[in-house]
Amino acid sequence: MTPEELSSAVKTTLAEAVDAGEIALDAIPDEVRVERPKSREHGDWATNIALQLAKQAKTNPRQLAEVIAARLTEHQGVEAVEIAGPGFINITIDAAAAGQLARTIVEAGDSYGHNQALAGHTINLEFVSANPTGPLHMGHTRMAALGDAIGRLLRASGASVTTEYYINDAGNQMNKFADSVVAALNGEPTPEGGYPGEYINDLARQMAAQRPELRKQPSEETLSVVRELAYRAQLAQIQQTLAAFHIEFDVYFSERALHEEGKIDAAIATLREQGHIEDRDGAVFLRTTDFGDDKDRVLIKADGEPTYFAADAAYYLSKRERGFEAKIYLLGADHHGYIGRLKAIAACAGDDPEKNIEVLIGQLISVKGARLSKRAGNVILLEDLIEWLGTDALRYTLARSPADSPLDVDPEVLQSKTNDNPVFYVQYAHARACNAARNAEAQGVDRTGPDGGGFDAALLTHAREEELLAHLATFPNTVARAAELREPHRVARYLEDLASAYHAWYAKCRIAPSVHEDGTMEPVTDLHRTRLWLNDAAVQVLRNGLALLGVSAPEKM
RNA sequence: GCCUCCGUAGCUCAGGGGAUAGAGCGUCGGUUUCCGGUACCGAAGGCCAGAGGUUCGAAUCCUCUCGGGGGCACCA
Repeated sequence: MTPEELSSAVKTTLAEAVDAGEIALDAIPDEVRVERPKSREHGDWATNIALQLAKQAKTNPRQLAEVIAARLTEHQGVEAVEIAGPGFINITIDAAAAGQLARTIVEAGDSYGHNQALAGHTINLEFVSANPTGPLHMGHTRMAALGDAIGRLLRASGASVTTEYYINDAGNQMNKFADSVVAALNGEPTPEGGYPGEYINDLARQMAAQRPELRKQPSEETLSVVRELAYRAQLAQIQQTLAAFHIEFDVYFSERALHEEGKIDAAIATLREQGHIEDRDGAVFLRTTDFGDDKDRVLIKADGEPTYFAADAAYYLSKRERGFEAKIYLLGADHHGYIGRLKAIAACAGDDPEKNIEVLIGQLISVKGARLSKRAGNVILLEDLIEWLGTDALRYTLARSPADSPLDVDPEVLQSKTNDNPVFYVQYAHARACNAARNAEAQGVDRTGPDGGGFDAALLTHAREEELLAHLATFPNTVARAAELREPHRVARYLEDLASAYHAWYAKCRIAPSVHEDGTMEPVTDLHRTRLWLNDAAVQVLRNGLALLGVSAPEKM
């Protein structure tokens, strides 16, 4: 019996009590929260629903709780119901009803924890979107880890998700980038406002090897060829780094394509139809102040060139045209000034900025004692961080704190193999559980038993077993909640609790039969078999949770 | 000046308006015939930055103050 099942049992109970005239309620609440109480004395599960509904039912909480409790006691699998404090309902369920979950999880496999809360939603999730004028650095890593995990979470909740990387491949910075590479090709110093960094020289060397004729030919044509080659090479390098970070985008969206396909003009025309365009001082403005922005934004400058903002607007309209109802942007804290503008674009386009657009802001991170890059100068590169700390440790650590909390990464912790390194702690629990299963099998513990039975949920009566089962039971809710709030860290924190519950169980409950002093072995019983099922269930949930964060679940380590 | 995020144990941080505010590290003390001790169990440690307010009930919601991070372009 899971908390979800209990929750719906309480709802049923409420409805029955209303029908029977025992209580008066206008409506049964959509959600009845059933939680694991902090203290074990308060039963297996508890709900505060009576406290919440008392006012509406025009009765006191304890009285309402009495009505619910009386009916709930009759429910299959419910062992005891108690009313405590101001009106909490504490529920104890019997071991068999709780233990059944182990089998449920194993049979659900990789899909355990997935839900359909967001089924039918089409979501565009944009993150990283770093300029293709240099390698990814630390500023991008948190967004990358968070964004990818959020994508996985949304999919686990049934949403149709497209992850997208917007490539700023138009505009002046590409020219500066090209100028920098050309200078490097000819052994000249970095031009004014150009890109410094050893990676520019790397790109130039790579290019000179393939196309030696590009040297010493300063011309418009050369510049344009160099720009293309350098851009392609740099983008490929970024994609390679992302692949090493286990991130693959569904779509790489080119800003340049917006210009080339006339989408900017089309977007302005659309916005003009909506009545939010204003021509002023020779420039074209979008009247974003209509929707709470602090000033109107320029789309076309007085010199006739479109602004970066114009491309943003066209890009938003593209997402809209492609049928995404929700557009999620994951931006660094240094971009938080964009929120108002993006929402204003959505509003100008006729969307509801509260519903169709969602901007998540991630605070920046720092790395204690971080080494600066030789390749890019005064920045820390993602590729170096991966090599230094590993993809798993990095991704887990970046995803285990809420996006809006500042984060200081301690490399020493990430490299340690003890409890103080959360990713290790969780992965270790998984590896240990896999090992326990291997040992049990080697000692003849099978999952079905000679008579086809083997699994007997009622045998899982140890306190540590109840505790482990309870943790396993809250996984689906954790996933749904994390997806709803776009907060992957909830999954990480959950996994740490689960790992702890697993270790505690493992310390007290043997899966494999004991070996006596004389070398003979205790016979295999259904308790061993059933515990093997429970162990399998723990493995499955640890693996599913890590997968949501894009972190591997090693079977040995 | 305006906007925004943060302030919880010595440190790094969790915490969905509910019961006695939690975890890891660090400190102190325990646990081993046998599945991975890279683990487990226990203790000490708190005016949840401060002040008001809403509520039966606030670390959580609202207002203000203090302290810290980030942001304010016809740049990209």
